[in-house]
Amino acid sequence: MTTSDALAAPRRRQARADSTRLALLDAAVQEFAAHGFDGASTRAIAARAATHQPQINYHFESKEALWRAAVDHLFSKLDALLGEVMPQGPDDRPVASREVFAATIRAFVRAVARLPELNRIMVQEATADSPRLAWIVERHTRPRFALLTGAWRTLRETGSVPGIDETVLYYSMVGAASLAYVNAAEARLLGVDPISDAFVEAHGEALVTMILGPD
Amino acid sequence: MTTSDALAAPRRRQARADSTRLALLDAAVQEFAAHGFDGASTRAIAARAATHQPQINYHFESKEALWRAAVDHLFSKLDALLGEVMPQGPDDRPVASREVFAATIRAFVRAVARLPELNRIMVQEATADSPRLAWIVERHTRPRFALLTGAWRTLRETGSVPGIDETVLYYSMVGAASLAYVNAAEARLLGVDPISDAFVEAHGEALVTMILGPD
DNA sequence: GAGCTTCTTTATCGATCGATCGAATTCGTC
DNA sequence: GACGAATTCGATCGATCGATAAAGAAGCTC
Repeated sequence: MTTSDALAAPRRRQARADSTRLALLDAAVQEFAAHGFDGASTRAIAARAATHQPQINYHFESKEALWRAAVDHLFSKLDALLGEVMPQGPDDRPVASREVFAATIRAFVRAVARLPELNRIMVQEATADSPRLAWIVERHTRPRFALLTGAWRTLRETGSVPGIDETVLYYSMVGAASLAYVNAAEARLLGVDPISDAFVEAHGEALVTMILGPD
Repeated sequence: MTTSDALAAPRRRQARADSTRLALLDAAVQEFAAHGFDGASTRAIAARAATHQPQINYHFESKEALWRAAVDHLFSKLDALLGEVMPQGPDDRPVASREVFAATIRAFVRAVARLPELNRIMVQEATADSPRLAWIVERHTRPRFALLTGAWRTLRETGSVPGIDETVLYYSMVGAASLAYVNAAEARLLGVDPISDAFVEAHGEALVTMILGPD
């Protein structure tokens, strides 16, 4: 009895499948970010990926499974952009010196500026209760929320930063960092170019000053 | 020749029409804020308003006209909540003392906390280019953008506030003020109650400190 | 209360939605 | 190069979308 006898016949995944799958993921990110889950159509996603609509149900089980895969895809890009700017100590407590937090703010602003689709999807989903919101909160939001609020609490205990509640700080910081890029289409109509390096860098410095104070 | 001869026959508007119209407006605000323009269905709006779907096309010309009326409806509520916190001088230059700006920030936070639907709709529309975005920017966003950035510029010239670019400040302030309420469903899953008076007041004070500095 | 207008309701149109099926095609392996 | 699995493609299902038409009910004027 060989190993292949006891197992199901091995699937031979082909390269073209991975290519189609990735194209669908990137297209789904764009469409979901632009029109929301309900507003995005599987046909528009397939067309943007230069393939046909039934491919979605072949490579993913449903529109919702495609959405989840696209969100995972986006968050992995975020982690790659953020890198290791907020290291954790050996006891899982975040290392939160003032300098580390400032670097985190700058890196966060640069990351959300380059991944506007992520916060667009977050805001579209966080707006109303849904199974998708519960999924994304437990899988992605809560660990990051815990990390940032924990870092702020330990930093606040040193007394060198404003005494702002950590949940207030979380939403103020994330909102202040992301809106210009979430609303990039609006900003351009107002004469602002939020994607420019000048804006992003000024934005990062402004947030460091606002959050950590003028020390 | 009487006056009625030359004019079209006067329409006799009935009270029940105004009632239906208002119910549709309130329902549309909720549905558009929760699901976006594409995701909101006219049948769901009509059901929430306890009426029938064709009433939308009777009282408004189309789904899009209903959306515009709902947005106007929301912004008039915002103006009512904001009141006269940022008065303008006789030459149309905003009166922007530090105290006036601080009061504006506090009033703004309270207002967006009580009107989360407005920023939800704004964020859903500002995400992608569309005729609706152009309409809302010219009609509602641009004048408010000009007022706030103008006030910040004059205030910054006095030198007593951080030297932050006015467009950076606009998106940082609006984003920091609104995200907790836009994402209220998410916040509740994270154990935060952004609607509570305690949160809103702490949030307002935190933003005043962050934006105007610790003077 | 007769007669006309305003408003509401029911029924239905063509278009598009997500999903599924089966045939056609391509790929990897022997 | 032949066989079988993996993938792509064309067609179509029932459901739902926004919008419209026409009938019915209610309100106002004289």
